[in-house]
Amino acid sequence: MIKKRAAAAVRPARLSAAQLQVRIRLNVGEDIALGPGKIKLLRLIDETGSISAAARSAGMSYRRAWLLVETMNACFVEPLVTTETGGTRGGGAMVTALGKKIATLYEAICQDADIATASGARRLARHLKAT
Amino acid sequence: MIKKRAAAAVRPARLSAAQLQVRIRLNVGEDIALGPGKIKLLRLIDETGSISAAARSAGMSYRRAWLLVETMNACFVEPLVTTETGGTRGGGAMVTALGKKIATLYEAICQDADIATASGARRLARHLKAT
DNA sequence: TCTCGTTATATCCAGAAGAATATAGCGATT
DNA sequence: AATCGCTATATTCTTCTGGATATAACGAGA
Repeated sequence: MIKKRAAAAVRPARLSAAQLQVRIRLNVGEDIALGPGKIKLLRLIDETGSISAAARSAGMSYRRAWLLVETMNACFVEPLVTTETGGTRGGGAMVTALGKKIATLYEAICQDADIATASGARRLARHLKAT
Repeated sequence: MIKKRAAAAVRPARLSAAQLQVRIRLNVGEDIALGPGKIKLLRLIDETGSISAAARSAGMSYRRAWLLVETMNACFVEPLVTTETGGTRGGGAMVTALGKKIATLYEAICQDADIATASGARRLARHLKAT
């Protein structure tokens, strides 16, 4: 225990700037079925009920958001996002039950990965230049 | 046990094409201190003893390889790769002790992440379209 | 029927990333 | 001194990704 305290006292001050990112992507053939960006978009679509609002909120173009949705839907057995055009509010988008399930599962995997890599990350960061 | 066998019999045939990649990157401020590409390059430099040979082997331009080495070296307290110019064989590059340590540590982290995400990955892949 | 905001889609343009190319410097060996 | 293969670095060119823009379709409600 004393040893541990000593080690803690020695560790460099700034680790916040250096960040170990664990990015998880699910590749299907050529294209990326899932990745951090797509999951974030999925969440935003779920919150806002529209692709365009989600795009705005995420700071990306509608075109890009729509493309992400398209490839996501194409990769899974059922769409993760369904859309409607027209109507009072012009239409909208909905995250399907599968979509929510996938997003939750993805985030759980990320958390598992984070936990599994935490100690290694700390050991890595120790050798970084203090910037 | 019988349940497990039944489940195994039901699972879709092709999971090989779909691949869950766990990419781990170490960010330092603006630039990426470590990532899959840099580690691969590090290994190749260690094998070949030269940046240019490693670049050829990795199918990248010398320029790109050199840039990767430069940012790697800039991010750590000591260089991961040292170089020499001139001499009989024109010069060369060496992976330092720290470099090897970092590479090994990185790969261990990747392995940890792979193990931690394996079961989740299988559950995710179950919902992918059979391509 | 007119309006509205959204999806859907094509087209064009700019910026960035990387490849290709060129050139200089280096130093042990010949 | 001449050579050789590598590091080091600048410059140009190409390619590609994504942004901006434009337009059509849609359908509920005013």
